[in-house]
Order: sequence, then C-alpha cells, then structure tokens
Amino acid sequence: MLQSKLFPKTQKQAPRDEISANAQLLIRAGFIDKLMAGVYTFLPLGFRVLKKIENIIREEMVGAGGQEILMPALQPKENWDKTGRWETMNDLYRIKDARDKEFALGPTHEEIIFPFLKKTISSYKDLPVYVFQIQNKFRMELRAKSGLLRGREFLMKDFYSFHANENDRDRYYDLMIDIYKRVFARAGVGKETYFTFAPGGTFSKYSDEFQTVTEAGEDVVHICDKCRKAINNEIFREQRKCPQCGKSDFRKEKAIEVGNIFKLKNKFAEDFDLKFKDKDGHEKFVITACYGIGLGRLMGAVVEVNHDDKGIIWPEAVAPFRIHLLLLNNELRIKNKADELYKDLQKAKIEVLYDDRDDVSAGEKFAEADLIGIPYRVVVSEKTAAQNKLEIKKRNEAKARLITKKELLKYV
RNA sequence: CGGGCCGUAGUAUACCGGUAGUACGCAUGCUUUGGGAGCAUGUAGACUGGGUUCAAUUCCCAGCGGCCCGACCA
Repeated sequence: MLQSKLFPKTQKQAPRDEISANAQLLIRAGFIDKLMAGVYTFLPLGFRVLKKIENIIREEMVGAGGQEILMPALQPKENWDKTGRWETMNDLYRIKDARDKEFALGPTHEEIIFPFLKKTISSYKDLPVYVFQIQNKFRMELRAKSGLLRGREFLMKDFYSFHANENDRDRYYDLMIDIYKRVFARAGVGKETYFTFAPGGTFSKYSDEFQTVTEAGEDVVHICDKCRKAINNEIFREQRKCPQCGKSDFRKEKAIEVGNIFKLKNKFAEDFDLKFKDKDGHEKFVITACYGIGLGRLMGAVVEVNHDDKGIIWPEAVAPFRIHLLLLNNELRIKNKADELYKDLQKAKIEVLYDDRDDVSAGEKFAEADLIGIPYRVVVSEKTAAQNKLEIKKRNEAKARLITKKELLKYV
C-alpha cells in the first residue's frame, strides 16, 4: 500500500475529550472514526487490524470444530417474548417499523439459534453441534466509554455448542478454554490476559471470563500469579481462595473482559423446547454452552497494553502491515531503490506500507510511523543508499541497524 | 439512569455583553528533507431553541451532543 494513497491522514492532536489510550491513538492514527458514543467506523488501517483479529478467531473456532454461520441482527419480538428478555434485558434495542411491528436489534443470539436448532435436532445422533458467527451486536449502553472498550454497536464472535449430556459439554468447554487462551496469546495480549472465575447471569451461577489487565479496564480482578488464574471482584467475597491452588495470595488489578464463556442451564432449551431423543428412548433437553469474544474490544485492549508515548506498538499477528517502508529522499536514484524494495517485498508476500510521499519531512514520517505502530520500520535514504544497505528498526526496540536487502527479506 | 465537567474553523485552544484571535491543518508560491520544517499570501468558526438586553458567541433556562465518576452490563 502506498501511503500517498492511504486514507485518511493522521492527526497531531487527539480529540480533547477522549481520555483512553486506545481512543486517542486509534483516532489520531486514522484507524477509526467515532460516529457517536460507542459507535465507530473502521477505516482502512483499523479494518485491516480488525480482519487480522477476526481471522485468528475464525481459525481457532474452525479448529475447534465450529461451523460458521451468519444470523440476522433484525429479530422478531416474539422470540424475545419467549425468553422474557424483551422485558428484562435493559440494554436491548427495541425498534418499531412503520406498521408498528416491534423488533429487537440482536445483542446476542440465543433467541435465534435455539429455535433454529429446534427445527433440526431430534436425535442424539444429531449432536453435538458447534456453530459460531462473527457479527455486529447492538447493546443500548447507557454509558458507552473508553473508545472501543464499551460500544453500542460492535463486532462480536458468538459460539454456541449443543450436547447430548453434561459430560460431553464439560469436556468441550474445557477444550474451549485452551482455545481461548490461544486466541488471546496470538492477538498479543496473552501475557496480560487471565482466566477468571466470574459471576454468571440469569441463567447460570458462574461464568468464566478472560480478563486483560490494563488501567483502562472497568472490572477489578484478584490474580493468583502462581496459577495465572483470577477471580472477579464481584464474587471475591464468596471465593477468597484460588480455585486452582487453594491459596489466597492475590494481586488486585483493573482489567477489561475480552472474552466470556458460560455453561447454560436449561433456560433456553426449556423456553424453546429444544429436546432430543436419547439412546434410551427418552426425550431430554439439549445441554448447551456459549462462548463470546468482542473483536473491537479486543483490538482496544491490544492498544491499551501495547503502546508508548509516541504511539501504538502492534503485535505482529494483528498489525495492519508488517513493514513500514520510509523513503527519506526524493532524489530519483534513491527513490528507485525504495520503489524496487517495495516491489520485492510485495513479491515476497510481505505486507508493506510504503511512505512514498515527496512533500512530507523526514521528521514527520518518523513521527507518523511511531504513531501508526507497524512492527518493522525500514528506511531508505541517502545515508543507507551510500552503503547500499537498508536501515531496519523494530517498533518495540530503540536501536536501528543497517542490513542488506537479502538479509531483510530473510529476517522479516 | 444519578452526579460532575464541557460544547467557538477540519483539529486543539484564547478572549469578550458591542468588528471572534492564535497554532496546527488546508490552498498557492519559493525554500527545505534523519524526528511532526521555514517564509509569504490565502482559506475556514460560536450545537439547537427560548429568555434577559438597545445589543448575546458571551448571562439565564431547556433540549441535543461529548467525556469522566457511579449504577447497570448473558
């Protein structure tokens, strides 16, 4: 990608009223644009990051046997009446069309997937079923906040598993815990993310969360460093010992919930009469669990955890590009070298953002490169050309060094 | 939803009951090119509605919007 064509430009100053690092940096660097509180447009750079995150999640979900589907955001009120959530869910968007017919904008999809399964499941032979989608959710947050961390419309991966018995469900649930850990490790927040014992909701007493430690977080967790397990502050009173090692040696931190998984009691199966005929000829309720990850929130958490005073420091797996190539001199012989390198990198299938602009000072290019935060910065200038080398610097390291093109292609 | 703070060019800000100023940006020209460059000339602005007043961007009220704290959050 040529930076001369990249849309939009970066900004020197963050909007005054944004406090959180993810909002400030992502807006300044041109990754996102705020339409209103909690609702964002993902611009070319931000969209690339979102897609990287999405693909990591998709790969892992498919690896777990999940089959991807896409359910509607526009949903009939009747489904929500059946579970009672039309009345009880505070943050449900309830809308009316011109005929006064009422609909929900989906905040989650139990009300859709359960009745669908009802049409297709009749025998234990039809189970288990693993389905997921990556789709925009709507929640009427009374207080959207902290950039991407709490939105009203946001991309979420929701995964639903359906089983013939609790053993099978529990086995699968444990597998999913490991898969979730892998997702967060790949996204670059593995070190800061803790598997957390947490309160449930209306339909189960407890749930499990994945909490990424950051000052911008809105939850408080108590961490057992020995086991890398945490307990959500909301249930710390009833659970004062580490579920793993039994000790009560905790570190208290603020954290953001990037993932939440829970075993469902029979609530939805009963509401939608989701039963199957077991081997023994008896009708039984299908046993289920749900697994969610907020993609935008995860992207925000990645920025909260990986930035400095100059800008974002993207982990390689989710960075919008791998190399940021800067041309610091407009002389044709030097520009030719950079152009050629750009082509070679593209040929090698290395994602590169090439700052080819001829009307921007070197200082500005450096400052923007730091702000945007692409992992490898490669400079072509008079200095490097004189030695027939390139300068390379990692965004998370202080020092640059000179290498040959051959070395570069091998290195990145 | 309760509390607090705040709405002035694209962005960040200043002043003011009587002609709204600065910086960045943007445009043009020249110079410059290893850390958000220099000079010159331009460009562009008071959230909405009501009230007070000879006069309101300024004061008052309401609405709308934003951020922060809290509550809420399958």
